[in-house]
Amino acid sequence: MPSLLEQGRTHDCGSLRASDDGREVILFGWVHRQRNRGGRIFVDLRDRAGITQIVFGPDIHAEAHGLAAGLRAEYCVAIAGKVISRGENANENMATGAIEVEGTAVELFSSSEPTPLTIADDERLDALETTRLRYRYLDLRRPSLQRNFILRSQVATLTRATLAAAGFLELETPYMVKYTPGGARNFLVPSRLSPGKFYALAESPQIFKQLFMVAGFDKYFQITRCFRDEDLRNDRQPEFTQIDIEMSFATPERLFDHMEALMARLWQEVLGVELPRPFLRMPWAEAMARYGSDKPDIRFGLEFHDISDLVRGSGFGPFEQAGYVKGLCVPAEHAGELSRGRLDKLTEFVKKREHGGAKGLAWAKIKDDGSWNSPIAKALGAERCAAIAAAMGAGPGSALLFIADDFHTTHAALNALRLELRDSLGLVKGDAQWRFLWVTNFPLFEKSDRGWVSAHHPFTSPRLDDIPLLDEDPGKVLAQAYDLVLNGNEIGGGSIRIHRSDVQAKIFEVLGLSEAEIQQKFGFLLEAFRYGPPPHGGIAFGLDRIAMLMCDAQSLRDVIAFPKTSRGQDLMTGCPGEADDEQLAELFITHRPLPGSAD
RNA sequence: GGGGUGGUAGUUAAGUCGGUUAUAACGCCGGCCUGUCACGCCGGAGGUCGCGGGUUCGAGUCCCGUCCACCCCGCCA
Repeated sequence: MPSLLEQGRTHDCGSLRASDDGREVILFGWVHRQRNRGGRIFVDLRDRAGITQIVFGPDIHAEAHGLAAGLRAEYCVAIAGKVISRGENANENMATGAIEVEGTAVELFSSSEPTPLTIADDERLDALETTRLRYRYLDLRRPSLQRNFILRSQVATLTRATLAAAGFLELETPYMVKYTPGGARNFLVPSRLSPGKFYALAESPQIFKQLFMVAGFDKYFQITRCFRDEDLRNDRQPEFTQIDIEMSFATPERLFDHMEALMARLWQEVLGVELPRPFLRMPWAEAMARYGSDKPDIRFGLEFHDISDLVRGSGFGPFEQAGYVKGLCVPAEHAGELSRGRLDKLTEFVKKREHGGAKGLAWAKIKDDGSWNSPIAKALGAERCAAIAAAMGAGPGSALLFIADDFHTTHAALNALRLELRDSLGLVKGDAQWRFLWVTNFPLFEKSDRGWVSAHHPFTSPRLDDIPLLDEDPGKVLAQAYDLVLNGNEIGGGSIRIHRSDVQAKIFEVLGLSEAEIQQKFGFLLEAFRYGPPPHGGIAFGLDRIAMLMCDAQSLRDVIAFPKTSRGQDLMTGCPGEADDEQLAELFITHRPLPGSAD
């Protein structure tokens, strides 16, 4: 009699139904739980597809019953038996609850020591991150994480299928590349063959995908790893995965069309959700004016109103002296929750530096007769109050919240406040609202201490109408750059690139780059652009972040199989580790004294 | 670089004003149980209170330092 392993499994643990009644089956999996009632032993057998209950008894099969008594959680086993319908006794909480398998054979592949985290307690699991990361392979065994990675795999597979069908070629670019200063900090890889020299790990395939366009590959995509040596966050890992895309002869609209088709297919096939198309588009300036954010969450209202003009000449100092006075209106149905104490807390909230660092928060509650209950009502005067309320669409019972400051502070603080109210007032109802938004026409440059810097990257094309402005007022030049925003999260961004050398030269001039710097950093790209580059543009999506949102996961670590801690360590393998002297010698590297060390 | 939260049994947590043998649940070990499904019942074992120092008659508890994890700011074109 061949072993059960040799015979092979007939089903996974998630697929048996009442219609399989009477079928002889072989299942492979892990013992999820075992319940021993003496003459009846129940084993929940788990694989990545689901859980099936196996029942053992001396009357069913005495030897199998004896073996089943020795099974413990997370033993890896094969079980053979006959499917029987549970009829009235069905467990409606389980997908396979209509049946169970009467166990007639048990084959133990391997036993398990008690696990440091309890896989069967998945839903209640509150293990420390440390424990989870140290025993990641057990953490990954939990059904909820398995669901995440199955979903992530579907996303990757469908992305390939969709883009390939649309004529995109999947091409690879090097990870070990030339270091270019500026932008994110690179990881460095010492070169043994070129002593004293270093590769950089690619922070993105940006330049290579543009060279693919010069090469005539027309439409390119790649699901690729990117590396950035910056401090980590909940939604940031040192290595992460992008869906990287570039198209020749692209306009933003043509690109949007392809990308919306991709998103629509992902959401339809993975989540069963039909996304309305086309997605909404909103210029950056409008997003800032209405939401104070370049990635607004448009699942709820609370839009900003600019009342700078209405308060001019009011004599109320804080409003008079501010560049921007903007407010939002909390409708009557929620305004009742904003007690005086709550408002005081919100005032402290907007003052915090991480929430914008506003000087304060002005508020008003509209009484039934339309008059204001507000510390600033008297200073503004009844007439102005009425005009402001009208402009903001405020009726009896509404609450108005105002920030008065410079452009950046006003928008940052009011945005933080808006998102805080979203969470504390529960303004996003229902769990599955998917509101996509293209934010377009970003500024091409940002002001820094050292003059103008690229907001996106230096190859981003300005809007053609704005090219004359490059000389007059670079701050006003808008870019053919766009982000795809989902529920307040940036999930991708890109641009139409510059393919005209005169425009590129002008951009470098505005950025204050010398000819030597230009040649050193981008010489090979500019050289390539001398040989008939097509107009082109592209985008990159954060696959991890998309998977995280689709899974409703709280952390990027829940969709990255082997993530690093916030200090960039892998607690399971103990990486990064030290290199021994021999390795370093081969690379001509010597240590400087470490911080805090005696020598 | 800065701010915050946490670290106590294998796991998750409680531990009051500094005071007897550090507590519970789950897990583990032994026993019982023929319909459980987070099975139940009886019994048992299990501790470097992150680490180092200090204060004290006495420290899980107070003080100083340090390590680690998580969250945030800076940073991430």
